[in-house]
Amino acid sequence: MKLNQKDELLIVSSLRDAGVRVTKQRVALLYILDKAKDHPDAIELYKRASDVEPTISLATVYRTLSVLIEAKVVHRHSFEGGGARFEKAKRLHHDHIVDLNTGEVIEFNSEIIEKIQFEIAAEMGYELIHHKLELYCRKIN
Amino acid sequence: MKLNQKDELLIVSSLRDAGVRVTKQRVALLYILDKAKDHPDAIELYKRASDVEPTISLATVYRTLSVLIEAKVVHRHSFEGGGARFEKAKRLHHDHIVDLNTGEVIEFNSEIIEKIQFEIAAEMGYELIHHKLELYCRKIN
DNA sequence: ACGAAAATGATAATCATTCGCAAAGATAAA
DNA sequence: TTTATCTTTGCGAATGATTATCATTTTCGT
Repeated sequence: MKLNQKDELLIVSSLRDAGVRVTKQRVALLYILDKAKDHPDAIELYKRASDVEPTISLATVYRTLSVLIEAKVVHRHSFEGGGARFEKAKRLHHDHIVDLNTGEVIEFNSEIIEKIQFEIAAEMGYELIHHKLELYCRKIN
Repeated sequence: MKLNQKDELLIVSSLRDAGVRVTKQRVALLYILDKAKDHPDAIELYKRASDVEPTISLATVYRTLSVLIEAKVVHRHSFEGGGARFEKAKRLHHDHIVDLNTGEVIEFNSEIIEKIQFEIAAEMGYELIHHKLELYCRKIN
């Protein structure tokens, strides 16, 4: 599969904004991350990115993920049972519901919880940098 | 190091209550977990338990941890950066603040957040089974 | 286009965790 | 308590995910 001019330009500027060098492997990986609607692991990202850019290696997938996480463009998750999973950072923060039966991950966002978290951190003498909230659930019915 | 009669009896009944067989390795590990004030990883637990029961092996530490987690006597955490860390389950649930500078883990508990979580899960059509909330922070000052 | 610095693929190495198996131990019944 | 059965254990090998090494290629400011 090939990515079009418009997508490519967007991805390239994201990389430039993140202050990292632009390589075709990085473009491919970030493109794949950007259009992923799920939360893939490294191997899955490697497979998908290979389809766009066959020269990419698994080592580069891991290296690029580290770079992008450092640049806050990507988030790493360690949900229960299984290895790390990744997603492109979005404008507004969100948390996750993990379906214990299917493994499916659903996103949600709660202003109230975010606010209380800040208060709790402050009360304990801490500045909140970031956080993770995971709800492990089963579907009703 | 040796554990006294009273401690031993308590640990043994915890194991019985959990519905698992009682072995000296399991007693040693649960004893160590019970008196741990931090959140050790498997190797650290292996070292500490070896001091009480030198015949314990790392494989048994992992196996016993799985058994105790299954029995809900122990919780497993995957904080950012590093392997899994463990703690004995306490009466009331709590969440964690992770100090990004020192790696130290502090416990806290918020009724309000717990309540909102239930509401959010219900709203999305899910039953909340358990959850994880981690605040990554830096100390103020 | 040139050159320093950074990124890459291939593969080896590392680290945490699990597995396989024969021997030792725990539990329940006799 | 002895036995019979089933479970757990230690050891070491195997696995799976992630990282390091290194020679080669690529990026990007000049």
